[in-house]
Amino acid sequence: MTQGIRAQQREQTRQALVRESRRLFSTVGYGSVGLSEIVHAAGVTKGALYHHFSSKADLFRAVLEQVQQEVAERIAETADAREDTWEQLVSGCRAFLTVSTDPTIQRIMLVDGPAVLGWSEWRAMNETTSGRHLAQVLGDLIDEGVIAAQRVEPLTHLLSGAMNEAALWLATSTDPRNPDDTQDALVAMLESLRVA
Amino acid sequence: MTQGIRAQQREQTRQALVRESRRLFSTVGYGSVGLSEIVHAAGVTKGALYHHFSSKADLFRAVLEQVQQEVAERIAETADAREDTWEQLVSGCRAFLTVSTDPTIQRIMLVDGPAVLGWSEWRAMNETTSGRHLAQVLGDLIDEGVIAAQRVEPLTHLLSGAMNEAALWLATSTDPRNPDDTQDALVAMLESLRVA
DNA sequence: AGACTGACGTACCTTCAGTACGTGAAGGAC
DNA sequence: GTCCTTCACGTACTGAAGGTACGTCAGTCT
Repeated sequence: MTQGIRAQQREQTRQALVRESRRLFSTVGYGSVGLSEIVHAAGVTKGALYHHFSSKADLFRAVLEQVQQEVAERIAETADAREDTWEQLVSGCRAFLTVSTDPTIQRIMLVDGPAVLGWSEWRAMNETTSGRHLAQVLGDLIDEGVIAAQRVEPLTHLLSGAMNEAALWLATSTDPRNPDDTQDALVAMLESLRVA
Repeated sequence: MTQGIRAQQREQTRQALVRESRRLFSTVGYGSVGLSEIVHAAGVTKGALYHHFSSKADLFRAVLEQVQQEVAERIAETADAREDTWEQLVSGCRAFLTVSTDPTIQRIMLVDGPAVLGWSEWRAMNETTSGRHLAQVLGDLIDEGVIAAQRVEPLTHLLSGAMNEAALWLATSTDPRNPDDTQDALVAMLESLRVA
């Protein structure tokens, strides 16, 4: 059950590469960090990197997957604490805005993600994590008759995009009113979806 | 008044560089096109390129400026045809979704833009073109009492982000219902902002 | 007409992503 | 225990890309 010392070392170096590249990607950006910096920070060489990942973009993909997982988990934690489906939506959206304002998450998930992997692949990765939760809740609310009957996809993309841009803005803005005001404006938009 | 043959040639090569790089950027993406391809397509050399632009990103900036200008103009055309401020908003948003669905505009303006120039600079360029129109119209509507009193900035970012993401989605989606359904969902969200 | 400026070409440098191949330790067969 | 295989990783190298230094010649000014 000790998994073997080989597999342990392997996983250790892989995690070191992901951890250090995530740190560098989030601070200086994907384009401005070289593989030499990454492998130096991780204490390995390029041979190790290319043994685990097929390219620089592939390494970025692994980092993005980790970030997406974390964001989705933190949102799910907040949302699942609520019983009412509607409150799950509202609290989930609020949680997204809070979590995604973290600059270290932001650059990877919202800025470089679409450009490095292409928008469609980035979108596909979103669908499997936090994006799915949003679509799920919206679908439930439509089924329950809380939200006016309509197709889920257009609504999901509109709301998802609104939150992404808002998170990017909040991270760089200085006005202390912005976070609350943005959340209020978002909730007002959500509120408007409810049937009278 | 003939401007001199020097200035003409200068402007001609500059335009050739912007035109060809725009074509290449929009088709294969900023990261996948080399300067050698660009200068070859434009019929000049790298010396000419670096005489006009300080870097590859600077060339991209010139291309993005041109794209933003075009988009803003096309939106303004549509919106300014309306008398009522509210209809200016609705028609302007519809126009944005239509124009931004063009794949050649999209990759430059929505995908590579934030990653190449950084989100904050990209945002600043938006503010000076199409983003300003949106903020202007929203501000007018609040002043007129058509939209509930609130700060303009959060609302602007939420709507701007919603439309950006929607445009990206529409460009790759195949379902023929999507464009109309998305515009309807967006207008419904706008409609909800009106005071009763 | 002569001097000068500026638009651009040429040759080169540095850096970076990616590859080919060597190496030494871990794990199984006997 | 010995041999062999496997595999995780290090080393040395390559092609290409962005960027720079400098030369050159047509256009412009006086």
